[in-house]
Amino acid sequence: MENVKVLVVDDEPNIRDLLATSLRFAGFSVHAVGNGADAVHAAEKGEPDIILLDVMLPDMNGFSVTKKLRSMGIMAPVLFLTARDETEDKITGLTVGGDDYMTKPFSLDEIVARIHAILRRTKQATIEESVLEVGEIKINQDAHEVFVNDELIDLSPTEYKLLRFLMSNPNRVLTKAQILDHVWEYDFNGEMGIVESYVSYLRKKLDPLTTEPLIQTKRGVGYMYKSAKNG
Amino acid sequence: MENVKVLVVDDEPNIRDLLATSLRFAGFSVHAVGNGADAVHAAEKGEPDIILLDVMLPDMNGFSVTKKLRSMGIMAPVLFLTARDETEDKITGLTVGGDDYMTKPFSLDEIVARIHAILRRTKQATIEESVLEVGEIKINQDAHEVFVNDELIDLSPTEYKLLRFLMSNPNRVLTKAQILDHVWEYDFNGEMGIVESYVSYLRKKLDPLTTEPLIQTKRGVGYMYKSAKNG
DNA sequence: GAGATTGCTGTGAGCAATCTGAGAGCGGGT
DNA sequence: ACCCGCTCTCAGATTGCTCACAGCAATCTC
Repeated sequence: MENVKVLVVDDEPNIRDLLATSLRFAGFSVHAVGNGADAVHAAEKGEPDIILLDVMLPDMNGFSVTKKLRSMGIMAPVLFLTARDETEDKITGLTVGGDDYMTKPFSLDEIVARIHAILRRTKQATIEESVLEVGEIKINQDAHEVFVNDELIDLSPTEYKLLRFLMSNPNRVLTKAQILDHVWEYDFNGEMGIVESYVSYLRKKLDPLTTEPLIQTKRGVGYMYKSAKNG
Repeated sequence: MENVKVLVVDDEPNIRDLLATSLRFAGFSVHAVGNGADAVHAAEKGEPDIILLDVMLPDMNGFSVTKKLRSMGIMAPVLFLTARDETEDKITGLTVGGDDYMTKPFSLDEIVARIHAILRRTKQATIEESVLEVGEIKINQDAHEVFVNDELIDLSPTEYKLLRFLMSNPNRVLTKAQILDHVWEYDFNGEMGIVESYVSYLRKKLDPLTTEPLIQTKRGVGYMYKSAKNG
């Protein structure tokens, strides 16, 4: 994460701030703007490594913005943000080259993962690793495959995201609120009990194949993924 | 703790004073205000390193305050204070970035610990250490793990908090009243006998693994955590 | 040493946090 | 339309924590 520059473009201040804060904390250098014209301007000046672009902007749509950028020789990959109900063809038309898209509402962990994936595909230079291996579990993030002691297991999308988040913070207690904020979509508005349920699902799938339980409950605090080495 | 500036924002004078006094005593430089407008003003002038922000304020709520601050370029992490019963619905997004939240009533030691945790996460610059090691005992605060001579032991949340408080004041007698005030939630209204009980629990777990008893009773005064090497 | 004071710790009731199974609702695929 | 897997809720079971209390031990006072 050696000073990767991200340009965030979204007209909703809440979403923009959420993204900016969250990505800054994830180690990116972030510049955030609220409309297409500013985006073009900022991209020209700032030479971002990747652009997060809402397709619905007040002045111009994401497609026009991208076209404009490309015509100016700015080839940074774009991660489009679209509403769930955008038409399928509109979206597929956008995702050419190194580009990708995510539907709103998204989860913060997923955004970060997606950015890493795109950077991995575009600049081989960075030493971004697509395989996350901690303790007895190995995740291949390109293939979305999870191996427990080299045995492939099948996880639902949410189970996968939860495990990935736990594994990217090994030996550190994560509160249920933190897990909810990072793994679930930002508009999720249920109870934290859902985290308990999914931890339960994960344990049922993982524990039979491991030598010791990997997800520990820290009563009154949260959960922790324990990696074997050290302590 | 090299002159870290904390801005405390709470409209209840009791809580505000409690926090201010306690944080000053913990070595922070504190400025305290009672409403959102003053908070914005104070943050602008004072450039705090961290902000303790009650979400329920007379003029504006904590989120508006934060938004306002962020829009002004003030990026200091925020530790939100929320009532226990408004927890479930409104905490979404509070643990994103450097931010975190605590429910009222809280314990003072926990507030201090949380502030240190946040500073640790946000400014890697400062030499905030997540491992607290005094004498034969080592606490890993990220993992909430306690080692006695490198052997992992299991403590309940209250036992953990008590030990952490004792260890952060080594070679210094703490009265039962002080312990009660720092370790238990501020609205606790039981007897000081509870401190005796928990000291007893701790000793039962710690002493079998240490070369000498680490928690000393100063009859008529209080308790002292003794570290071998000076103090 | 006797009585008073202070501290220690086992017991147990009540409670809070967590786990988990069952099932409702939704949506995608056939 | 039907099936199937996934998400999420709910409630009962379970775990184990907190705290009060009471009797005992240690220490102090005279």
